[in-house]
Amino acid sequence: MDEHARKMALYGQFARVGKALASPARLELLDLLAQGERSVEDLAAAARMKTSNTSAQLHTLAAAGLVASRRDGVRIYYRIAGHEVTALAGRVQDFAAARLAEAERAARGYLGDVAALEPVGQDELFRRLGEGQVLVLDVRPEAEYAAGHIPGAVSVPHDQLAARLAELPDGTDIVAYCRGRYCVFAPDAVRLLRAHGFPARPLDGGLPGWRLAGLPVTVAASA
Amino acid sequence: MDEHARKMALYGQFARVGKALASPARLELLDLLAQGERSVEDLAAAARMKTSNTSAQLHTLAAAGLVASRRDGVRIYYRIAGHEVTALAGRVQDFAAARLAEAERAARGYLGDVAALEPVGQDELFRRLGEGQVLVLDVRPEAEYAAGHIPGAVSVPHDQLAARLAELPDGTDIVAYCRGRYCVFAPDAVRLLRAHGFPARPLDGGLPGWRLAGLPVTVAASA
DNA sequence: TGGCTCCTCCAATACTCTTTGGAATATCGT
DNA sequence: ACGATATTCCAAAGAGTATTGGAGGAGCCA
Repeated sequence: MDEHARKMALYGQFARVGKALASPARLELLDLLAQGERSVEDLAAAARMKTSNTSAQLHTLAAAGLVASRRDGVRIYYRIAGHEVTALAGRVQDFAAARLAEAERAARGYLGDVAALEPVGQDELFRRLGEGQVLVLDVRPEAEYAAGHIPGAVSVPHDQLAARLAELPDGTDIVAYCRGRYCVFAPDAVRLLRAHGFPARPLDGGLPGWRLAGLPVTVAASA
Repeated sequence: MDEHARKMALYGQFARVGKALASPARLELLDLLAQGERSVEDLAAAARMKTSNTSAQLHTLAAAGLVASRRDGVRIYYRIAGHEVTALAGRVQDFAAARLAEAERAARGYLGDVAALEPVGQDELFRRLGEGQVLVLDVRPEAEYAAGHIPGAVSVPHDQLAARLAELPDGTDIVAYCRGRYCVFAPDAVRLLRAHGFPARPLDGGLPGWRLAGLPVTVAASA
């Protein structure tokens, strides 16, 4: 094996990671896994994919070292292999949104104009949390809240928010967060809240961003 | 277009960037472009690829927003679209090398044991540069030196080093750098220098790493 | 204009990847 | 051991990608 062949072998290895990030389905799975570990079937349902396909994609991700799995009885739980993975996938997404006009348009088409909702930065929210003047709403599905959430946050899954507006205190500032910068739940929730007169803003970066900033996360005591 | 379709469209856009990073050939081109802008033919020769294929791969990279080009007379020069691109590609490579045993093995097979050569950090070199106690050797091809190099560095292309050992001062500490963390030139140069009794170490991260650290770069006055 | 060089485009081939449905496997509870 | 459930494995069809050689286009220089 000559030097050139060795170099190609090395770049071939690098490309394994790139390839893992090269499919919409896998990027979505990574975003879901960034919320916490989940079983194959659960992921398949959340991503609207067939179980067999989900399994195959998860194997691809695992082969590239992006996710790991453990077996618990009859089911297999996959998880992100480390925070760098969330960071890496996030960078790919941010890069696309920032540099590709078409991606920016797709983001706007899906999320609406998020900047207009004045997202709250992680540090700002952390500061205000200490002062206790803000209600933090976790609008992700309940299972994701249970897998880890911002200390003091209240779980109101996005599909229940409209029915539970009466529970919310008047006049308190509300910050809603969800799965990340490209998740609709929080922006939609904020728009709904504002339409009903609540002073609400989304958290920038969702729970994964909060985690990556090194801020504390509460995990529900295991049942 | 319903919400799910919009979401898929967004992830599809994200995947464009992943796809661009999914080929060994393209990752190598990005590493070459991280040294400075280059023409298609030049890149093709450096990567040992056919011009037509190089052109196609560059178009793929351009479509993903990773590189840009300009025409100068009969030739077209491609360049990295921004520092984030170098950072992104570097992260993919570092991730692979750190997390995939096979990639680590490929890196070791191509570069040898670089850690054993005790790479110098960027900050450390910058400090010692100010003190003037170190000879910095740029062992990349001359054209890359001309496109930008560490202030005060001397150009001694790797393939000329053996013949030019006599030019080097005795006793002075030498730091050699090249294209980056996965380039052979500097490690090979350091081994050669040490074999001839020179106290040499490689710079970690090569010129791209130096640039990303925000340290100064000298560009040769254009001819 | 004609000839030269560099690059892009095109068409064809050979791969590789994605996705699906169904069969096979593993584990659990009875 | 058996049935139920979750996951993986497999084969096949279809889509997409890589690579090549050669034709075509664009700019330069005489």
